[in-house]
This record gives sequence, structure tokens and C-alpha cells, in this order.
Amino acid sequence: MNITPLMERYILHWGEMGTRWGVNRTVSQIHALLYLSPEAMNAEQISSLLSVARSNVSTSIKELQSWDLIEVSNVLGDRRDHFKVKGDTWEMLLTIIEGRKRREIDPILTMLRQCELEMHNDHETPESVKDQIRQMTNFVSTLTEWYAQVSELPKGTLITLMNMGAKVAKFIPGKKKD
Amino acid sequence: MNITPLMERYILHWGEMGTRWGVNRTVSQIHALLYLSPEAMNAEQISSLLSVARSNVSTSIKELQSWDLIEVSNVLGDRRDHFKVKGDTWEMLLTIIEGRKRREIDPILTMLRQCELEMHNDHETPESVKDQIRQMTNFVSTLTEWYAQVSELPKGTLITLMNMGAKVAKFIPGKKKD
DNA sequence: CAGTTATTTCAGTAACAACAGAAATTACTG
DNA sequence: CAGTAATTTCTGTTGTTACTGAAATAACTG
Repeated sequence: MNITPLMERYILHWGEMGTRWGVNRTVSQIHALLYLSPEAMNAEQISSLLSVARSNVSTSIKELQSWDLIEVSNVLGDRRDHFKVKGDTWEMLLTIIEGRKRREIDPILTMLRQCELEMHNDHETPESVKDQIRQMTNFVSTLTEWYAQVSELPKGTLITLMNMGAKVAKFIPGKKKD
Repeated sequence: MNITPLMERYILHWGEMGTRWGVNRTVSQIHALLYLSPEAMNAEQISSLLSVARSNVSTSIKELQSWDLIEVSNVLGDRRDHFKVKGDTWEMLLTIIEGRKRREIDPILTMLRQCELEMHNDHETPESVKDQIRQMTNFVSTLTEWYAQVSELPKGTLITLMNMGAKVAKFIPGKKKD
């Protein structure tokens, strides 16, 4: 397998985009490469195809594994680890959302809740500021609760809902269908 | 207005979280500060409260304005610009999503579509790779289409839908209610 | 229109994250 | 258990972005 100009373009754009979302460029590039590749690849191949140091691949692979985005497959008679992406585009998205939620939203919620606790015996912070914090806490809680419910739905249901688009609004009780 | 320990904690955490999402720390901190503050603030105040250079505040303010997250308010008899956040938590979220979509998702879609065009007279890229690109294009298109529809719904409808959580799935045609 | 205040731009510095290459570790093999 | 292959860890370097402080510009005032 070698990188055609088409693939290069895809991989480079993906890497570029990753950086904007706080993801290391090499990590995104490897993910893009593995997404495109029909077969699993070993670290050596990735290293030479993307022209990055072997050690850099090692670190990035670990990062992708911690996100549960890739999996190892072993070939009989080959000691090296081979990697490929897990799931289809839809599952990829859900995995990324789940990861970011756990790593970034949950700590925010923890922080917000602790702020609410501290508020009680805090008499220097203006009431209006406390209100803003409370509002943010409620908002993030609601979002988290919504996500918890929706992420439990089967994939097929989610896809159906998405294809319905704005039509879901028609089912709001007490709302006229048009 | 001075920063109480509670506020400091909130602002620092927010700034920290911003960096993880590819947002400049100072930018996030200023947004957090303005969110908490009951009154609009001028750049000088922000600069001294957060202990960052005046010029840094100027740059960050521009960034927040380009995201449409803050607005200017002027006080009679005061030449300085005063800033405050726009909208409530919910509107903030929608604004941020809209901004990221426009800046980051739309270019991806453009790239993917161009890749699809190039595919036609590209005989070196394996068919399986082309398939993967096509699949990604369809996926991103569907998501974008869904977003376009949902973002048009009135805020109240969106909130109702969110509060319904997984219940919306009950209304899928051909599905038994339980 | 000189003087003052507010804001922005710019250039250099500092801080940080990404990375390469070497060294060390681990896992295998005959 | 020596030797080899694969992987990881570590250290120093590079490249990038954030930031400061100074200078320039713009906006207002008496």
C-alpha cells in the first residue's frame, strides 16, 4: 500500500483539522490513514508512509487506543502489532463524543457542583455571580442527562431519528402537526 | 468588582478547558469572566482582573467578537468600550456550534466533495479507499443536513425535545410505544 | 489642533507541545 | 540464555502559539 495524492490530501486535511480540535496532528493523521486502509497496518508501515519517527507512532497509537478508536489485530507468524480503526463512521463519532464527554464535560460538572457547595458559606461572592454559576450547572446537567439517555438508544434508532431531521418536532405533545 | 476565590476557580477551570478544545486560554478566561460579571466590563478592568497584558485583552476580545459571543455596550460619558456576553447558556452553545460548524465542518465537506470529484479520473487509488471516502462524505453530509434542519427549530422546541430525552424515540413510525 | 485617553498593531520573548533519535525495555527465537 | 526483533521511554531540539511591552494609530476633548 502506498499513499496516492488523493489519500494524501485526505490525510493532511484530517490532520490539520485535528489540531483545531485540540488533537495532535500525527494522531489525527494516523487515524485517517487507518480509516482509509483496507488492511491493518503495523507501526513501521505507518511510520514510513507518514514520514514520522517510529517513536512518534508509538505514542500516537497509545493515544488512539486510550480513545478506543483503534484495535490491534495479530497475524500468525508476525510478531508485530497491526492496527485498524474500530467501527464505522457513526460509531467513530459516538466514541469520540463519549471520550470528550468523560474527559472534559464530566470534570466541568464536578467543578460546577463543587462551586455550588462552596457557595453556601461564601459571603463575598455577589448573588448574581452565584446565579450565573447555578444556571451553568443546570444547563450542563440537563445536557449531560439528555446525552446519557440518547446514547443508550440503539444505533438504528439514532440513525432513524437523524434522518427524520426537524420532523421530530412534530411529535411534541400539544403541538399541531403541519 | 473583584475576583472572589469561587470566581477564580470557575474562570481558571474554564480557561483550562478551553485549551483542550483548541481555544486560547485567555479567550476562554475572558469569556468566563464576562459570563459571571453582572455588568459589562471595559478592557482595562479585564486586563487587571485577569492579570494579562492590555494588548492581549484586545486580541482576545476581537476573537470573541468574531465568534459573536460578546457584545459592546457604551456608557454615556465614558469613551471606553464595555463588553458583556450575548444570550444565555443555551444561546452560547448554539453560537459556538454554529461557529465551529462553519469554520471546521463545512471545509471538511468541501474537501470530501472535491475528493469525490477527483476520484473519477484517478486510477491509482484502490476502490476500497475510495469507498471509505465516499462513506465519510455521506456521513458528514447527513450530519450537516440534520444540523441545518434542527438549528432552524425555535429555541423552545429544542429545549422541549431535550427534556424529552430518549422519549422522542417512541414516536418513530412503525415502532411500538412502551 | 495640541493634548489626552483608548485601542490596535507589531516585534521580540517566553512557554508549550510535538517530534526525532538514542537508549532502554520488553517480548520473542533458536 | 545469547541474540534479535519490536516497542516504549527518555532527552534534547524544533516549531508553534501565546503573550508582553512598546510603538503606532485612532478617537475624542478642551
